[in-house]
Amino acid sequence: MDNKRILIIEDDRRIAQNISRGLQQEGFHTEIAYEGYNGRNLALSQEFDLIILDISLPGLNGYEICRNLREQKPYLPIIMLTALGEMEDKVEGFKLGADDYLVKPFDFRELTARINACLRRSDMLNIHKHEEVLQVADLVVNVTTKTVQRGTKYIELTAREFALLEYLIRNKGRVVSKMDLGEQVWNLNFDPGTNVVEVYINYLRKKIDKDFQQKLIHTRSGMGYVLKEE
Amino acid sequence: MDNKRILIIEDDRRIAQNISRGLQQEGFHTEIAYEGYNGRNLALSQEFDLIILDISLPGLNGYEICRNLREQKPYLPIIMLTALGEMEDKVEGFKLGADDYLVKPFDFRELTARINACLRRSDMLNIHKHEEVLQVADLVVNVTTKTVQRGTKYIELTAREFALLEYLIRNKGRVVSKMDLGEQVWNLNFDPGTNVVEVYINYLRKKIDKDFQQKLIHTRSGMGYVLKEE
DNA sequence: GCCAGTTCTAAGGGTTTTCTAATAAACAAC
DNA sequence: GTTGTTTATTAGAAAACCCTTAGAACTGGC
Repeated sequence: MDNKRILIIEDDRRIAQNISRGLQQEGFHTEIAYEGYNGRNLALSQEFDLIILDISLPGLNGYEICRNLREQKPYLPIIMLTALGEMEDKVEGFKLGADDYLVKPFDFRELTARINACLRRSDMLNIHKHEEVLQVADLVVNVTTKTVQRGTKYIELTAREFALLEYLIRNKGRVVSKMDLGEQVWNLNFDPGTNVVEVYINYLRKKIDKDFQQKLIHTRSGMGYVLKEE
Repeated sequence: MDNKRILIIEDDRRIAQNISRGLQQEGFHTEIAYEGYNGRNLALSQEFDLIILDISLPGLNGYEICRNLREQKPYLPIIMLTALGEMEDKVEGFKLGADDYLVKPFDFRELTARINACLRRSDMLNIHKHEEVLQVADLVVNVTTKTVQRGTKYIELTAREFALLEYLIRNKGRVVSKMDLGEQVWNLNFDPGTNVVEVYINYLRKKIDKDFQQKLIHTRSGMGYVLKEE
């Protein structure tokens, strides 16, 4: 078995480290996030085979992370941890798409059993599970599911808008000329006399930057546009 | 004898763990679900050789799970557990297709005897029980038996409709282009000039989404289609 | 060969997306 | 500040895209 990667999102440092140590002895590679936003970003930006997710967390809570990850990575197995007495969590957890849950405190062997069960199941679905997720600041662009979100807000883009944003985010930090955009996002023999790029940059700004303090699309007069934080 | 896999669906943690421990000593591999939805999902998505099913459960109750599993996995043996005094349960249980039942509290040797009897019977039937079941929200697609259900309603699909739905559900959450669908569900040198994909998406929607509040097939204009909840 | 069920084609009308074109605003250089 | 150039914004025309339907072509069982 190749080395499976597991992300533990749990604010109780002792519990997190116990789990982590135990799983490493079982031959897993583990990472820990002690806080919600960090956990979500790690899960989105790296390739994990499974997430262990506590419900009560500082920052984003477990429910929100679970719903969000389901949207972004439909096949990533998630095991939820709930504190004793939060019985309703089970139903909630499943509604949100968790694959399994465990009530704390739990026996460590039970955890590994569930992990192995989840991984086996996910291996059986031999579809290519590779999801491409691109990120700048709090903007998340999922190329596979064609979804975009800024912070917690989901944003609907048309095909052309998405193509433009995808090109910008793949070249984040770099100034791209309107000619570049015309050739890459529209077609190769692109008419320079049109202002369609400006129009679409405007559409994107309305959807992505308008309601937010921090602007991500910047104009470099005479040069082109950049997507970056700052 | 290779290691048989048994799923225990029982909300009383003490009972569940006693059974589990005992069966493990007998050489079985066991899993526990303490709640109904979880139990059903585990039973559907993994390969078990036998289910031990309590009747009163949080979430889905034992009756509902039993009826559902019978439909999806007709050959999966189910042993029901009933509390003392719930005599009617026996009749109910058998009506719903349980293979055997036990009244709590019971002698552990009696349980193993019944388990072995059930397994022997099911081995004799010698049916290859590899069932592949895919799920999104309340839509259940059994690839092995070619059956589809949405909620409690059974849905008849033609071969082409089923192939299309299977491809969509295997790629749930992912936007698949009409070209993809044409190549994967129709044939590899697919004529892009035809609108047969639209027509079949329309057929599927009529059968799967039309009578339901929550739509599962979504159009992303200029990109393709997605199967997902919400 | 006939029938029932299934698959596909073709055409319409409706919706959404894309682009154009014209005006307003911002910018850069003097 | 003035001027010329570049960019932003808007509305509406044009195009692309998608849905729906009816019926033709095909299929397999009898």
